[in-house]
Amino acid sequence: MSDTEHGHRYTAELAGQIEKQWQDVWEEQGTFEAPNPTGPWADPQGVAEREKVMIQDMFPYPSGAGLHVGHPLGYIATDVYARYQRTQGKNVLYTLGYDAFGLPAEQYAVQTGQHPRKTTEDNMVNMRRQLRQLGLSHDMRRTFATIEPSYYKWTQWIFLQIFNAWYDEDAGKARPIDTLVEALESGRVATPDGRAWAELNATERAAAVNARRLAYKSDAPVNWSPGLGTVVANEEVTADGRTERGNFPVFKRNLPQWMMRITAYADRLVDDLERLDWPESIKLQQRNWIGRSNGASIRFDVENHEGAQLEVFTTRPDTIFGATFMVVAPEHPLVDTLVPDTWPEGTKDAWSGGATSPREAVDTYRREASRKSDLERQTGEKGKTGVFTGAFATNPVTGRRMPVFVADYVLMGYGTGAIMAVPAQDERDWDFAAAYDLDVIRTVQPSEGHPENKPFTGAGVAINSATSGLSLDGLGIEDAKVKIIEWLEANERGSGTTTYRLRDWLFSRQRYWGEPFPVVYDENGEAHALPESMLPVELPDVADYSPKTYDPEDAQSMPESPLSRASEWVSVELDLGDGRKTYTRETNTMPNWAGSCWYELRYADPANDERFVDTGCEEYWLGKGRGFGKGVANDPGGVDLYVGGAEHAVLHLLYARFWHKVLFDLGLISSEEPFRKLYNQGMVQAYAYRDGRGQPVPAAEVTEREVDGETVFEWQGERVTREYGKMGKSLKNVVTPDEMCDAFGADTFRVYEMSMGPLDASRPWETRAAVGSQRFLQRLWRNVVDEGSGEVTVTDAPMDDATKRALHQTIDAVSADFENLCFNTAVARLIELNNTLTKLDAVPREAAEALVLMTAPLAPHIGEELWKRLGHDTTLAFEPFPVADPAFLVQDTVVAVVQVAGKVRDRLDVAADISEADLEAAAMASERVQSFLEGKTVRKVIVRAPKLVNIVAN
RNA sequence: GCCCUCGUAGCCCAACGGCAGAGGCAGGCGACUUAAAAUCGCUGUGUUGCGGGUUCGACUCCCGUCGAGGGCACCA
Repeated sequence: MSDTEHGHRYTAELAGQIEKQWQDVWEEQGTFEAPNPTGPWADPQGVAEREKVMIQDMFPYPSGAGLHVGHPLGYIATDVYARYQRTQGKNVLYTLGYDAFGLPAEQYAVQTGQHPRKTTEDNMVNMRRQLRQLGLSHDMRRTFATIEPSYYKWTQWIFLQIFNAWYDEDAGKARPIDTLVEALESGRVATPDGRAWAELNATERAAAVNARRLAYKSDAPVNWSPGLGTVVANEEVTADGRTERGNFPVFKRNLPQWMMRITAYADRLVDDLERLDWPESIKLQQRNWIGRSNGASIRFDVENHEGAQLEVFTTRPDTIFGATFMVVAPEHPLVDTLVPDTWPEGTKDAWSGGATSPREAVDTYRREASRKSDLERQTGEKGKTGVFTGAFATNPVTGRRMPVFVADYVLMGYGTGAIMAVPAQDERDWDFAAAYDLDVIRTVQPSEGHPENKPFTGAGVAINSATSGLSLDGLGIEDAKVKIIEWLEANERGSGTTTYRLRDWLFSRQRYWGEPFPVVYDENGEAHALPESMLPVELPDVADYSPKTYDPEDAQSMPESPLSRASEWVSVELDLGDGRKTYTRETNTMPNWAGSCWYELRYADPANDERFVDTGCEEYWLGKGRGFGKGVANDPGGVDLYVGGAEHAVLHLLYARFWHKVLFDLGLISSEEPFRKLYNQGMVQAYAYRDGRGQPVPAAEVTEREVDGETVFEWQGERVTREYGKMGKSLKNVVTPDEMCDAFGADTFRVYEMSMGPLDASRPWETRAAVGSQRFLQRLWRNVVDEGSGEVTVTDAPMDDATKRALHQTIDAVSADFENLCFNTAVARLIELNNTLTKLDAVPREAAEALVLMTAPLAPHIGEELWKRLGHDTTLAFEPFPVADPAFLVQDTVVAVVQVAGKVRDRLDVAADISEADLEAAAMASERVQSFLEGKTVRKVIVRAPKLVNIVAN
């Protein structure tokens, strides 16, 4: 800066100095440390009678690439909000930890040949630096990383609570496992095979108990991804049968894995969504994922197979009169027993698939189906294929003979893997019936004009639905369902049922970089939970932490845990109550979701080494009816505001709710939900440019100009094409917060991020537009400080009336905007007020101080600096937010609009409290209005005093 | 295919069913400057994507349609 005349101008350089200085002050003084009511950090006096608010971001994964300008959007928003809440006298819990276990860390470590702990810790150092320079008001005492043994000790401890619990359907909640033993003893809960508890031996008893644990070992089909080298949960598999991370094929394999009985909570996870203040789209995604559907299970007799019944699930039992055939999944266990040796009488040509026997046809079809991956089965052309099994079932209502088909459009994993097909009211069944020459009987009256050649899936009354003793005819769908279910139950042919799409959560991974399970196996392979005293089970250092991966298509490969190679660690001598014995450790690790399933609880009391969270702290920060839950009926408790991306709709957010509910059931916490209010911030997107070969070119070097009225983009003189999407290294369009802080300062960066648009909207990044935010702060600075001398220039003279009104209207609007997370409009109003002050000869101190206080949540460093220069010697963090005086919000006179037939024809200055009659009279008296009314008859006059009159005339 | 969100000035975006424009970017004009940058001041005429409907009055509510983004997808 050679410009000595403006030696005190608010430049990026000066901003940088101020920012660094205030960040140091906040850290030294512990400005943002929030007192706790109880526990190791008890400070009841600090808590006193203040209201609390807990604000939380979805914590980041510390990636090697560092942050780009999109990442801090949510953090800045929560920081502005947290700072605003402090000015409302609230005790604010606001901090940020690191989700530091997981696949990417391990992959990055493998790539760079370093230990994951080393790379993860390095990345966290870098990320802490990046976040610190933004001036986020985190309580730094409360930060932690999920990889710290002092944290994952409690992750393991919670696993043990879940392992040592079962879901008591009668009580509608999880209970400790010893109550299961009582229930089994008393016969209230049946043993797996129905025998009395007293008749079971020790092994059988253990198995009976294990079968009901909330965390259990199962050998069911799981998603095995050879290319990734691990199994993954259903939630981590995309619709086309690939892993969400890495995009590798997934194969169903029976493998012994740990599962979490999240299905026990299906109803509560759906129902309690109504108690949450969450975006509807996220609630909808959770509802869809859980997929609760009500219907009936119905048992069908099979001809020539005494006792063999085919059980189906249907949501439309009311259409049973229209069921003309049945379909079972290729994997259905009954298929083998159903298939006869020869084609029975009545087999149509289309049914046999050209095979000489049902056995041959079914075997061929099943073989082909099994060769298809899930991908092919689901995304292949929607034409229905299948083959007749040679068996007939009997419709229990009509007595009709119904051929039984095998077809892969029925999935073994949903319902019972078998359906009654009702082509008239189901598109899939219609397509199949059309392809295989099967009968269609309409049993719901289609709406008028419904095409003959299409199934009718809408609402209507039942037709063709009567036999002797039962008639649904004339009933609507819901009534018909009730009646048929009554009939089915009375005749023991079926019953009303609810099914879910949700499956239990696959909870083990063949990875190194995760929480070890607190589980060992004895010589019989029996799993034993370790006692709390042996926690944490620390992750051993190993030479080779890389997962064993295979050819992505090698479905027959076997997963191998990296920890299984740590033989010294795996074999361990312990006394678990039966004397010292050698045990084998579980070598799988927990999925990276585990650490984020309960971190909100730990934030409340992170120093506690006696308990995962002190009960008083949990109740204070997350308890029901507190914070934003105050006065809310049926409030479930939880974090007051949780901000993060929408991509975690059914993964993290579902898992965390599940764990929270288990902990609640076991009486360990008082809140029923982890996150009371959820807000999804939008994505910062960016333009990327490619050259003629399709290679991305550095976006920052691309120039733009007009050619023949068309905008063209060029890089090094060459035309390039523009596309719009995410910011990423490979697209060469990354802008980092570091660059922004260097070029403009952190406060400008923060204001720009907040001013770009509504927080929940995605928006394109445009670095050069940030100068607008810089100009705002420069003008604010200049309204207080003389650029040449550095002297404070505000005047102590009273404000004029117009300024006073402008100030109080801004206060009123900005408080509401902050309250509602509308930071873009808050910035606009602050700029407006600032521009108003700029036009004055001298800025009144009262206005300047209020403006500084209002701007400070957005731009805290310049706020503190100006506050100090204005003569205050303590932080403004806890200064009360300015309060609007209603006296200055109302205008004495307002401009009333007079419309004739909806078009504005005149404007009148009228008193703000003018009566409707007076306003109407004034409007009618207007000459301009009269000129428009000439030759017309006034039909009606609408008066909305004091702002509007609309005269309807023709 | 179904569901959700969103379409306003060249761009990003405001606007309790009541005057289409708060704020910013870009552009234009002017001031300052030997000049340029920076800075400061001034500067907004548009099919509110399109077509219907409700209403005295529609960017706003309803129906249809087109486009963009996201989610689900043979779930019985």
